[in-house]
Amino acid sequence: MKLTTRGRYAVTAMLDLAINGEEKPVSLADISGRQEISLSYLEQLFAKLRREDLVTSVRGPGGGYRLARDRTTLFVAEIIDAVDESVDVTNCNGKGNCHHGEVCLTHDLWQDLSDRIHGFLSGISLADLVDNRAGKARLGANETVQKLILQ
Amino acid sequence: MKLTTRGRYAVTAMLDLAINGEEKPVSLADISGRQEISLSYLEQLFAKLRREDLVTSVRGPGGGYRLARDRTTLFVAEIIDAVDESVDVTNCNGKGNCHHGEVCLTHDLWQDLSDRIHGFLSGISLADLVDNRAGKARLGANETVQKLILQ
DNA sequence: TTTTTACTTGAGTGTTTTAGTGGGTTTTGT
DNA sequence: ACAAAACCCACTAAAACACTCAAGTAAAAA
Repeated sequence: MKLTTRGRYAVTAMLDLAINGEEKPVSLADISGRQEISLSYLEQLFAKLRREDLVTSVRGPGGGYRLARDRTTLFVAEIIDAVDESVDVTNCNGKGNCHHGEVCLTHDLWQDLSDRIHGFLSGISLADLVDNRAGKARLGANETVQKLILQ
Repeated sequence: MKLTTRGRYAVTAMLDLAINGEEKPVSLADISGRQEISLSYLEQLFAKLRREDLVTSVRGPGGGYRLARDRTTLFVAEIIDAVDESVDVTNCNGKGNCHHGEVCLTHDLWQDLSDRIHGFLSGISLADLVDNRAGKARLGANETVQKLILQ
């Protein structure tokens, strides 16, 4: 499990899809404009997201990308895994031959933590993020989420 | 919140300290040998850990590092924060002036997620990691943790 | 006091990742 | 036919990462 800017971009872009892609597919150019991520970089990310069946694409004019599943069943961990290929976290590839055939203790402990983080992020869906934000940010009482979504 | 090998090294080293530093301070050379992290790199990491009062140092022969607090009150988030300086996650520095003065929606959502991850890791102590491993890894039924700890 | 040991600091370096360019080719709606 | 969009590929500048080297300073044992 890694957590870098690349993963952040991917989650951000997927959130944009979740919010703006209800009716018609969303073009990368739109996302690029709204989220200030370069178009070509988005292309790289979405190639991976598509390969993992997290989005579907529609070609031609008016085309773009859609979430492949309902936002309630698309989880943050999947998105990050899709774009940030995982690292070997144990240094001994789980063979336990770190020092003269001994098991490397703390490596296992870190693996444990890594699993916990992954499990945690596997429980957070895009819908969770979109819905739970009420009252969190700098929204005034009379401002609606819709108001902010409109570009 | 970032999650890189650097943070992993730091957590690994602190776990080593938690396990091997009960009686006397642990030298970086020892950690380097056990965890296969270069001495000079450890020096860089521990300079930061010391600056954030996560460890204390004992100089002179027989010296080394100790956890600054009890392992039950030393949390993973602190360790990662100490060595991985945080990234600006919002792109607009919280000023909300992303697009012609509008609030950047998904940035806030990501910030929300980032906060959740941080909160999650703030709840996991070194003691949690050391204690909870029983039955997790490749331990045979009759092997004790103590057996593995001894280098 | 001398010497060992260990922490401290800063500069430098090779590699990898990031983020982005630029050039194309399909596909498809109008 | 034309334009909009996905798709594909090779490349690259800059940053971050992981690490090394070297020359210190400080403490404590002898």
